[in-house]
Parts: sequence; C-alpha cells; structure tokens
Amino acid sequence: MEQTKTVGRGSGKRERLVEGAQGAFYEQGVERTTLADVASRADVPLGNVYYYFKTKDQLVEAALEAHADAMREMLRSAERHRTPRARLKAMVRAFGEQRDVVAQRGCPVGTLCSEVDKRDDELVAGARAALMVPIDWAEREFREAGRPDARDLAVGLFAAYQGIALIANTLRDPSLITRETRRLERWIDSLT
Amino acid sequence: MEQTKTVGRGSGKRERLVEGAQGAFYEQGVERTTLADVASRADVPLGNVYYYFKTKDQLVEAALEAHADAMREMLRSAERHRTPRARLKAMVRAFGEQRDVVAQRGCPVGTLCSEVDKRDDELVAGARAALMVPIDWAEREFREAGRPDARDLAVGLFAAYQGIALIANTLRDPSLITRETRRLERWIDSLT
Amino acid sequence: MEQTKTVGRGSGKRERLVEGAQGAFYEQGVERTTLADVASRADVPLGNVYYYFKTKDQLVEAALEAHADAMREMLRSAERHRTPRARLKAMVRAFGEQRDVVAQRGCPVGTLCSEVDKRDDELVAGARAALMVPIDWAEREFREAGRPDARDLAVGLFAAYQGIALIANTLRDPSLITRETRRLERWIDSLT
Amino acid sequence: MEQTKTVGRGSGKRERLVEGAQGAFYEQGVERTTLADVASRADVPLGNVYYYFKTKDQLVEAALEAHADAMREMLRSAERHRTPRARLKAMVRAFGEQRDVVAQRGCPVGTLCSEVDKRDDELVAGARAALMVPIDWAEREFREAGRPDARDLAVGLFAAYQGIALIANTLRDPSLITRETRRLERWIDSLT
DNA sequence: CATGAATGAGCATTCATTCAT
DNA sequence: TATGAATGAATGCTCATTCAT
Repeated sequence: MEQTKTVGRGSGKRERLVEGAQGAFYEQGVERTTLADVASRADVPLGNVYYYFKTKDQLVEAALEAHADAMREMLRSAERHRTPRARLKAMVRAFGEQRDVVAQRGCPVGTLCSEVDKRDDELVAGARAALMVPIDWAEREFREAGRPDARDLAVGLFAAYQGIALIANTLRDPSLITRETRRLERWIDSLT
Repeated sequence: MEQTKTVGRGSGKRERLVEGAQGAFYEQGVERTTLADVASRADVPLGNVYYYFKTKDQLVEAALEAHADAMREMLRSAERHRTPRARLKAMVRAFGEQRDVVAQRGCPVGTLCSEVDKRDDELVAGARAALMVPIDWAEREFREAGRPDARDLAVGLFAAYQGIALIANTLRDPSLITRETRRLERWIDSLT
Repeated sequence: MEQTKTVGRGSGKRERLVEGAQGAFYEQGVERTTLADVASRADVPLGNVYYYFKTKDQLVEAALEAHADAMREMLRSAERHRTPRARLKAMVRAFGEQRDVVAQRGCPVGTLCSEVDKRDDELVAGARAALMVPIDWAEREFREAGRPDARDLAVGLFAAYQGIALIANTLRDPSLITRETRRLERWIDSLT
Repeated sequence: MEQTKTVGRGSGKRERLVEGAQGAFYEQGVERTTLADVASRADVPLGNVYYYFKTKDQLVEAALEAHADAMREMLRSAERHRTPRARLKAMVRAFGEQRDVVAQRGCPVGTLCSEVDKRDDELVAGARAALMVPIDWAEREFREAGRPDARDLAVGLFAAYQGIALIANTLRDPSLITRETRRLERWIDSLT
C-alpha cells in the first residue's frame, strides 16, 4: 500500500507523474509519449523523473497499476447493490458511461494492454493484473449467482466490452457502446 | 488482377514490402518497426522503399488493406456453406483456428486498429475499412437468417472476437479463444 | 545558336527542361529544387533528364545562360531609342517593370548568382557571364554618352539595381524598386 | 547583458553554436550546412544542438540576430564621429574594409537574406530585421544632415552596397568594392 | 532530493545519379 | 533515345537515459 515509503512526505510528485503518464499514454500512446511529456504534465522537472522511476517502462507499470486501482474503486462502488445480477449490471452500466471518451480514444486499459504486448514481455504481467481485476470480480459475482460456468461468463462479458470498445473507437461511434451495454444488461437479466 | 499496375511488371517488390510490413507490424507494432526492418524483410534496399511508398503511414495503409483482403478471402471460403448460420459458424471457426498466434500476438487487425488510432487520424479510415469487412459480411448473413437486429448482432459477434483476442493475448492463453468461439457457435445455433 | 544540334529534331525537351529549371530555381532556389521537380515542370520523364544534362549543375548553367539570353533580348529592345541616355533609362525602366515579382522572389539572376557562389566555383563562371551582359551593355552606352568612367558607372548602376532588388525582396516592398528606379532615371538625366 | 538567461551559466555553448552557424552559413550557405557541421565547428555533440535550438531554422534566426548585433556594434563605433556625414562615411568605409572576404563570399547578411527568402517565410522576418539595422541608422543620419528624403537615401545607400557586394562576389573582384565605396563617400560629401 | 544539461544511437525521409531494357 | 526502377549516402530531428552539481 505505502508504495511511496522511500519518497518525500507528500510532495505528491510521484502521484502526479503517474497521473501524467496515464493521461499521456491514453491520449498519445506509450510509444509516442516522451518522458518530457509526462514530466511536463506532472509539472516535475525532467531530470527528477528518474528519481521516481528508473525507466519509462516503470512508468508504464505504474500507470497500469493505477488503472487497476481505479477499476477496483469502480467495482467497489458497484457492490452497494444487493444481488449479483444488479452488481454485474452496475459494472456494465459504469462501462457504458465512458462511451464518449472510449469512442474517442479506446478503453484506457485495453489500449494499454495492446500496446504493452508489443513493447516488453515483462510489462505484460502488469497488463494481465489490470485485466484480471474486473474478470475476477465478475467471476465471483456469476458464481454467487449460481452459475457453474462463472469464469467463462466473466471472460466473455469483459471480452464483449473490450471488443466493443475497440470497434467503437475505430469507428468513432459511441452509440455502439450504448447498444452493446444494453444488450449485455439484458443478457445478464436473462441468465437463469 | 494485375495488382501492380503502377509499379514494376512482376518484380513483386511492392508485394514483398506489404507482406514485410504486415509481418513486422504484427510482431513488433508499427511504432517499433523501422522502415529498415520492412526493407530487410522484403529484401529491398532501404532507399527503394520510398519509390513504392512515400511514407511509413502509406505502408500502414497498405498493410491494413492487405489484411482486409485476407479477411475477404477467408469469408469467401466460408460462403461455400449452405445456410447463413453455417456460414457464420464457419467464420467463427476460422477465427478460432488462429488461436495460438492470436494468443501470442493478438488479432492482426485489432492490434493494428488500436495502434493506428493513436498514430494518425487519417489512418483510422483504413482501419475502419478493414474492420467493416467482417461486420458487413456477418450483418448480411444475420439478415438472411431473418434477424431484424442483424447489424447489432454482427457488431456484437465481431466485438466478442476482438475482445477475447485482446484478453487471450494479454493472458497468453489460447484456450480462452477456443472456449469463447465454442460459446459463439452455440449462440449462433440458438438464434431463432 | 544551335545548342540542340545533338538532340532530337525539335521535340523541344531540352528547352522545356531549361525553362522548367529556370522557373523552379527562381521559385524554390537551386538547392531545394529536385531534378524530379524540373522533370515534372518540363513534362519530361525523370530518367530522360540525364540524356540532356549529365548533372544538376549543368541545368544550373543552362538556366544561367537562358537568363543571359533573356537579358540580351531585353537590352536589344532598349536599343530602339536614339540616345545612350534614353537607352539606359529604358533599361532601368525595364527593370522597374519587374518590381512585383522581384519583390516577391528577388532578381532571377541575382538570386541565382548568390546561390551559385555557395554551390560550386565552376558555376560562378556562368553567373559572371550572365552578370556581365547588362554591365557591358551599359558601359558601352555610358561611353557613347562620353563618360570616361563608363565602367564604374555601369557597375554602379547595375549594383544599385541588384541591391534594391535584394532589399525590396527581403522587405517584400515593390515600391522600393519604383522609387529607386526613378532615382536612377533622374540620375542618368543629370549626368553631364 | 546576461544573454544566456535560459541555458547554461557560462559554458558558452550557445554562443559557440551561433558563431559556428554564422561561419558555416557564410562559407557554405544554409542549405549545404549540416547540423553536424555546426556542431563540429562549435565543438558540441550533435545531439546537444537540439537542446539549444529546436530546429535548424532557429539556428538561422540566431545567426541573423547575431549579424544584426554585429552590425549595431559597428555602427556604434561609427558614432564617435561628429557630423552625420562623417558618420555615414565611416559606415561606408567600414563596409569597404570587408572587401576581400566579401569578394570571396558575398556580404554575410545579404547572402543570408537571399537564401532565407527561398527557405521559409518566417525566417524572412529575421532577415528583414537585420537589414533594417543599417537602413534605420543611415536614415537617422541623413535626417540629421537635413535631408527630407532621408529614407530613400538610406535605402539607396545600403542597396548600393548590397549590389556591389553581390557583383564583386560573383566577379571575385574586391577592387569593385573599393571603387564603389569611394564613389559613395564622394556622393555623401556632395550632398547639400 | 533536485535539476539543467548532455549524450549518442537511431529513424524517417530525401535525392542526385545510375542502369537495364 | 527513352524510361521506370534502383541505390546509398545523407540529413534533420528525436529521446531515453545519465550525470555533475
């Protein structure tokens, strides 16, 4: 939890760098983002970035972790619903709410996974971890809903979302996300 | 038929360059692929690449078109089946057959679309075109199968594939593709 | 005269190439003009340029000669005046008539001389020849007007024009040329 | 005074780069000068040039400014004379002293203006600024000498110099400069 | 901890010239 | 003569990473 043990009492530079990296990677892609971009977004002098992250890849890892954290946060908020089905639909609805930015730039996690795969095998571990957050969560919910094929359903559900995010992004059409998430909600309702 | 109208009557350099680009982009990503990589894969002197493609982006466009062509080819072969349902399942099966390479590197088209989106808006048109090939095809089939929501089904079907490709790739697990494509086949069968 | 003895019976390619070179060099400068530019302006296939000009520098030489020819032509037309003074003023007036294009791009000969000086010492001979055309002509006229310092006057007159061309070009102000040429005409009138 | 506010407190690299650029541009022309040439003249690693100047054009701008500064310096020294006429003649004499290098390579400012005009419209602003330094100065002097047509005289005087520089350079004849500057001095004396 | 500066390997692109046919 | 294609040496520019202070 205290990943900032070694560093300053709260200058917040590390946090700003991670946020800057997330934003830059999302908007321009990892490869086209320079450390100078991140430093400037975080308002941290370029030379100082090195103190917090030895390499650009460490920044990618941190961004991935931050995305995983954000996903956990979102899922936590879905947990206020009573039934597994309601919780699953809440997750789907949360995905749907991002439709505009996702149609413009893709899913932040999905695009990062895709790019990271071509970048460095070690980074893929972080991507995997981020991806597993919603899958594991959904699996638990499906299981609680009594589905023995919970894992497949969870994977399929998240795949449907990642796929529509990619297509809606390429086609620049947010309505595709709306329709698909509605379909997914109906599908969840229809599960026996 | 004579696809090399503009250049060379059969040296095949253009074709080799496009193939080299497809391969390199797929394996290393566009950004990490140098023109020298492509030239060397195609066994064409670096300076000569320029004669065929004015910019790297034109090579990306050509690779996208080649992917679209390959997809059309595959769909054509699925058309030997009698019923729309059989044809749709043939497409899904064809996707499934790629599971190993897709788990290793992702869907060639999907990863290219994802990368292109961060690269240049003009390239997105080519990505869109490539993406529409299977969607349009599947829509026609669903329609012939009597489904009024053919478009949504087509988009959903291809999204499911793109999503599972991304997840299987990140998780390096080809079995996910197998399971998902089976599920999709069953789903096609279950359509009324 | 028959500089095209060795070449075609009148296909006019050589002429078109020289004109294309003159135009391209004037508009973009020698260094920024590619042989492909010249070929395309002349509507001659690139590979064919080589048949007429072994090197780019030979095109520069030919352009310089063509400028000298044009200058001679202009001076010939000034010779219809009766007195040396009238002829000199006719030359100055002819210069003045180019004010707009000169303010936009400089004197075609002057800019070429300037560029050629940094390019290749051998080319300077051609530049010198082009420059001497109006100077020699003016010297003869000044001499006929009875001036013993005819040479200096001729050089000074042409220098004044070249200088104002450079300044008007950099300042993008054609009116400077108008004022200076008027001043020069008055000065010619004032000579005893 | 502390001209290196932005970068380095005294390494002098920026200064060396500008000087290197001035020299290289003067001797070889902008187009034929590579950044590597400038870097090597300044004894600065190539990659480091970018830290000081984002583009080659910025180096051109800096060179132009440095020329303007040098011109101002020269004019300042001409100001020790008592009368406007003496000051103007001092300027002309200073020009004349450069005759040998000017006959060999042209006027540093004039040739740069000429080249810049074909290079980039934005650079022309810097060229204009450099050109205006002596013109504005001479105008003030002519005005102080009581000439109502001070501006025209100033432009004409500088044009005469630029023109003779171009001609002397193309003809490789420094004596032309000597004669012309003498003539200009006499002309200044003759002004009522 | 902070930071301006430095570094060098690399990349897309350009183009005069050449050549096979 | 004509010409599409080929070639290779450059060139401007980029950037992750390092380091001295």
